[in-house]
Amino acid sequence: MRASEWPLGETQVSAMRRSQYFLPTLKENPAEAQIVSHRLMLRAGMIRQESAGIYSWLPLGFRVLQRIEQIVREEQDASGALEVLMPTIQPADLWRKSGRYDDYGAEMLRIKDRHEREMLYGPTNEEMITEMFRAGVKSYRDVPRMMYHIQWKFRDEVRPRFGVMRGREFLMKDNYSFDLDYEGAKQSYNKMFVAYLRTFARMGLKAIPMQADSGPIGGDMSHEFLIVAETGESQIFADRDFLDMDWKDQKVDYQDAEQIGGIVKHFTSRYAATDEKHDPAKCPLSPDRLVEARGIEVGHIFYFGTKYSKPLGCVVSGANGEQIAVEMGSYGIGVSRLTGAIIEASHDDAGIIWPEAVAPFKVGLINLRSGDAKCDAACADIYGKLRQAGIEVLYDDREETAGGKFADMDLIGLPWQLIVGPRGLAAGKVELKERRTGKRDELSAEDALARLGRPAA
RNA sequence: CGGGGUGUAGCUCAGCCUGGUAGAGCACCGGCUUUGGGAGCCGGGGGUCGGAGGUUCGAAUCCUCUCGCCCCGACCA
Repeated sequence: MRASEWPLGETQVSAMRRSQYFLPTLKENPAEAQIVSHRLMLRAGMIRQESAGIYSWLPLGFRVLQRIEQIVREEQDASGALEVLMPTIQPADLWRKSGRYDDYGAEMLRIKDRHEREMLYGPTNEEMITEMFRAGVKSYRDVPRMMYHIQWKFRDEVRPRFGVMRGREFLMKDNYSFDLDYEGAKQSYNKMFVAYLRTFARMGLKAIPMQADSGPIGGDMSHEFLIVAETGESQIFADRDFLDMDWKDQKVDYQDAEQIGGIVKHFTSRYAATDEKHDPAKCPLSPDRLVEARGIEVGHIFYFGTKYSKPLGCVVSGANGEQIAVEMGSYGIGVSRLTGAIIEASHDDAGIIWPEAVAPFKVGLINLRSGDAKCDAACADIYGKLRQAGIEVLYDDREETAGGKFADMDLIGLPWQLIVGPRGLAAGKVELKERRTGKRDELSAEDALARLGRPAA
């Protein structure tokens, strides 16, 4: 698609001819990849390893990453958090103030600039955001606030593995809350708790919040969010309620502390534990309520009080003129990790099965006989109509054998395949195949377009 | 960071033990035939054998050093 095909000011819909795309798929499994998501991401031409734990994102993979990022962004915004962007490179001095420069150890990538100033590639941003907030606020009227960014981080893992699931360079959403007191901090925490449930549900995932070690602060305000995936790293035991929750029609009002608190209470009062903490003898759930699953951690939220605000002098004046160190919490989602985690949760032997919300394209249009005038014309017509209808489509117009196109399309996992071949066309039909179920329907092109135009089920 | 493995064409790998100047399948290019689940035949292009040093008349192969990558463990969004 050329930009000049579009009048100025008109929204461009992503439609792509495979013959114009950069999608280097592999028939065989690369030897370096061990787990299924890593193998499939390499085979589907989504990523390319540049160094241990460091990846380039190719066009298809980058589209998915951006989809995920956008869902995370929208749910953060909905909760009232404000998006900012902090740099990847930070000065060492900032971390000396909090005492973490020495504590962080070899995981922190330390570098020097041309003036021999010590810098680092940020593994996280508590210090920087605290400084940013401190410099911009003075009064208790300036809280509460939540600020987040979606930025690349670097942790020099001893042993990166599992592809983007545990890279050294990774894309993360980290949000930070600033409140006047514990009660306020708890409300911010609750908002994020709910935002996380919504975020993962929107991506078609089952997420289970599990109480996590909260470190030196103590208390119960630390949860890890694990999404359910057969090949997950952790064994989990949890109440059915987590898997039965349905957010489709649920409206959330983040200003309604009672409603938000109610949702949090509903889930935090349910049982969930990893195999390390699960004791069958003490499990409060009846067998029919207990589900066993495997999970992958994709988010972590926690409250840490004044751990950074005190050493960094992040204080506001209270109503009576007193100086109050702000109460903080931080809330992370591993955005690049989610790309792999979603594949772990949604694939079969043939390849990836994208949930529609994060799919790089909604439809794969397969021309079974490129070069055949009727097939070419029918496909060109359908391609144009899909684009006009605002339905994102990848059109495989290459001169490949049918089997190759089918296998490739299954591999990259677009939710729908629209198959056009001479046999069907002779009967005035095309075939619509749902990737997830494998269900196929023969119908007219018009009916197929109408079906695809409907919102996701 | 401990333990193990590996590095030969874009991908998967053989060749190494026993030194003689590099191969297969897939992918790619051209031609013909095919065409509804990774096609067939013919022809073709492509490799500093990770790098450096050494032994030797001769090194992908033997020796030394070095770098990269992978796996198990400890650690982790």
